Amino acid sequence: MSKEIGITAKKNENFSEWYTQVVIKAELADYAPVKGLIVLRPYGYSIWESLKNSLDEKLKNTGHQNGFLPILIPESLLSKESKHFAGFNPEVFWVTHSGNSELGDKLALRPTSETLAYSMYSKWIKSWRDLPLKINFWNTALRAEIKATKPFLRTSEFLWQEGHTVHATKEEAEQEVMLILEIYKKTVEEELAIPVITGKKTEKEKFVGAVYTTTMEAIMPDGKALQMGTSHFLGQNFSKPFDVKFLDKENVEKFAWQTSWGVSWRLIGALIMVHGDDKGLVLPPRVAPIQVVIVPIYYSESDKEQVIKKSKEIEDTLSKKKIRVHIDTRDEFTPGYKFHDWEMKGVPLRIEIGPKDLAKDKMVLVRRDSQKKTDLSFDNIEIGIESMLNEIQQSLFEKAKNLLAEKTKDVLDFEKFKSELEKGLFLNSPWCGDQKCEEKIEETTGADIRVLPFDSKKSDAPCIICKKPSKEMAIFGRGY
RNA sequence: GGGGCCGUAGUCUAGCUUGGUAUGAUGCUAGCCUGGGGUGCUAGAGGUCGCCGGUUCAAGUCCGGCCGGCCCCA
Repeated sequence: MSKEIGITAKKNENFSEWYTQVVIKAELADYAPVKGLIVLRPYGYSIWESLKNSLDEKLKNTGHQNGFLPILIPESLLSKESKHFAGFNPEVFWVTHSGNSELGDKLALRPTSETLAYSMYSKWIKSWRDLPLKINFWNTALRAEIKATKPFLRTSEFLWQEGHTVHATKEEAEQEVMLILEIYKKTVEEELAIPVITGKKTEKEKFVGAVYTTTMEAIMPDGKALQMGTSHFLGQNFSKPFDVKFLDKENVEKFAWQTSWGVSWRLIGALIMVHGDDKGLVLPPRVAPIQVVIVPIYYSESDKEQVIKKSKEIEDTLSKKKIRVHIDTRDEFTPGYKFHDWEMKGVPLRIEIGPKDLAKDKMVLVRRDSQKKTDLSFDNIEIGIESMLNEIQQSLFEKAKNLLAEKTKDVLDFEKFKSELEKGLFLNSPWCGDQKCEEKIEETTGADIRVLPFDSKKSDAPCIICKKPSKEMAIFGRGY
């Protein structure tokens, strides 16, 4: 009867429905009253904070500083770089009134902040001594989603960070683009335990306004690709219209070279999809708000007292090791209920302690990912728990790597391409570099080029579409 | 972009065809019983039937519009 409290959809039967249920029932987020907007609940926000802290530290260690930008951008400013504006215009929210009076210059709710940031940068930068300027902004962006909204994956407002840097030389800016992509990859692989393929976007898929876009792509269990983060080389595309220039050491005025880059809470969506199972969330220990939950089990008042006392001792010991631990002392629920509840929320490790355990000087340890139960003696707590958390983190990553490997396939023939695509795969295929071929693939199959991998081997195979000699191998897939 | 489905208590839901002030479960509160994988009993509280308008003596039910959500296909 009370099965309905839990996740009722099966991950491999109805993936989409399963995903939505996990988001809502694990209390990560809930729907806001406006279409396409969600409310991030504390449990979900806590995951974001872990991710944010980890990334923030890496950015600060590489000389970036945080700032904050306002959310409104005047139309005149947003439209200053025309290609960029044309790309975003359909999904911009506009503020047209203040109170009852109509605004002269309507204001955009930022879809991204390049234009606003760079109009400021042009005031701040005078000399080569002011460079490089490397500022990161933790904020939200707004892009109107007409249809097909999905918590974390496609929402009209999303939490993200956007970094905007300015450099004296092209080389330095390009190094920055790569540095950031490496930081992103490291964060996603080490914290979220999700492997990614890094590379460039095609001309067609790049950020409008960029010279080129680098990306990291991951594959989801349903075979769809998810863009996990992008780092753009803007060249002088913005520095010219926005007048971001500086006097170099020879007293020559020059336009600066710029980058911009971002990751969003979409990563939480990836986390849910990649690691979750039929019981709900499965969180990698490094980002889990609670890493270890203790469920005390008792029959009598005297048992209760002893069990709780021991639980608190364990909590103390683990807390000192900076392990995030929680004792579930709720009296209104049975142990069985609590087991299900914490499994749905994806807590990596559960400790069960009852009178039987106290008598034997041990506790029962249950892994969320494998469901394996083991006994652990009280003497070995810190090491035992710590090593098991590391093991879980590692094992989730290995499992996700296997998924990526299984779902990536080399295909040279177009007929084969179409049949393999239906299985939900990343297809590694030769491409001549012509945008017409890229468009033709998209029209006929619905797949697009996700990424041109950096580590792609040179191929002399003919282009999968036009049969002309290929320039490179591209990863094709259907995306979110 | 195209198509289908849905909205009734915190949650799930009956009622809608054939109009008469809403059914059951779960959850919640109190007390007892229980407790190692979603306990049981008793009592109680809980409702703008998504919103706006129309038809009607009377609308959860019929009609129109809007808002929100889900699923499938490109």
